[in-house]
Amino acid sequence: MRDRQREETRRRLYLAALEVFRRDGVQGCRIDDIAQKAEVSRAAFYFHFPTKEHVLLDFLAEGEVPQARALTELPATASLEALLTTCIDEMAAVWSKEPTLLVDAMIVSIRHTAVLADRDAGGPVRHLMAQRFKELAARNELSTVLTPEVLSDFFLSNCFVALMAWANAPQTSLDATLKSTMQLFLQGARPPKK
Amino acid sequence: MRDRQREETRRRLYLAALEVFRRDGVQGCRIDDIAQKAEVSRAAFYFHFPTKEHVLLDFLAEGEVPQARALTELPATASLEALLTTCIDEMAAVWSKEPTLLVDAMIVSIRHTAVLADRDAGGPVRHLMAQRFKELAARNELSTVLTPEVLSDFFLSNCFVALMAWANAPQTSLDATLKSTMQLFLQGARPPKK
DNA sequence: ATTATCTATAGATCTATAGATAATGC
DNA sequence: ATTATCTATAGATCTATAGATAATGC
Repeated sequence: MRDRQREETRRRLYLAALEVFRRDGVQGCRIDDIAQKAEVSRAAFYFHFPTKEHVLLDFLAEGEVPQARALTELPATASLEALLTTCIDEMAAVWSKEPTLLVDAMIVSIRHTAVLADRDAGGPVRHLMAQRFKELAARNELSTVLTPEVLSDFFLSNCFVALMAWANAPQTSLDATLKSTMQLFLQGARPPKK
Repeated sequence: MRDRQREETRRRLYLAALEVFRRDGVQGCRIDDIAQKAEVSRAAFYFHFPTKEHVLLDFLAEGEVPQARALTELPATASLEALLTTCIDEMAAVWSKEPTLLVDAMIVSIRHTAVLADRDAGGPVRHLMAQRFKELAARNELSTVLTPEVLSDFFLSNCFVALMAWANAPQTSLDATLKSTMQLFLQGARPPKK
């Protein structure tokens, strides 16, 4: 009962915050507006979230749930292409609906995975990708010039950059942009041999 | 005389801010501490910089000066490798001395190039790289699956990610990490044919 | 006299915390 | 009785702005 009430208040604050973020931006908005929209005191916000950015971390975590499931369900023998395709499909599904929050989400993600220097930083997708990359490298299907963790950060951050480019110029196809991002990761920036 | 005084105050605030950023972080520090260290009022800080992040933008701009010169001095016929090598060498020169400011610098750079959606966003290096990429693509020395602007953002953000990975695990060689970043961009993540 | 630079300060917003309320566990 | 959740509020910090000072231009 107390737990239910707590979770309900937290959820109301979470949804109110995302609404206000979309309208005023994460930096520009007031916590008072979030609290008022959720019909609680400003201090209640701080009881549930240390900072505004922690709401976005929750949002990132929520978005990673289906993505992490899709990655986990891939067979252990899945190719690098299959892995990356699954990754970009799930990213597109989440972020094509939330282009407004993209920049702040990427920033929060960088800050909170970079600040915590240890291996545990970041969400499940980052780890699942790194783990798969490790296995693919062991099977000689992936370059080993960099660690699986760094390769995973490269690929995921490039996906974010691609999503931001799409959000700024929506006449381009999101699908094609992400596919090209994958192709570049796989084959590099040299032109194909004619 | 007035100009000289103005620039001197601005410079003192700039240097004081960087010192305080290194000690307390950009988010964690107080503008009062910056102003006190520079021996001016807090409001004088706001006269020179709209926000703390604008100090970092100045720092980024300053770091780009030698980098932009090096890129400009490259012959028009320079190969893709030569271009990328110059780029990473100059980035290493700036950032190996400032690992503490890396994360915030990357974040500020993303925010201020992404927010201004138009082509003019970002510093000179971003544009010089995009321009060179355009010429290389025209000479069929670079893939055209993505625009030169996006390719330039990919490469530069990957360099930042690589620098951050190095800063978190300094036992690795910065030079090797950046060289591998370049290799990955050039040749992709597939393992070399044996 | 006008203007640029900077200070003093008012008002807005945030962060930390003492205390109220109501659910829980004994 | 104890504890978790939330409110009220004090104090810290930021942001905006009116006004002081000193350099500039006429």
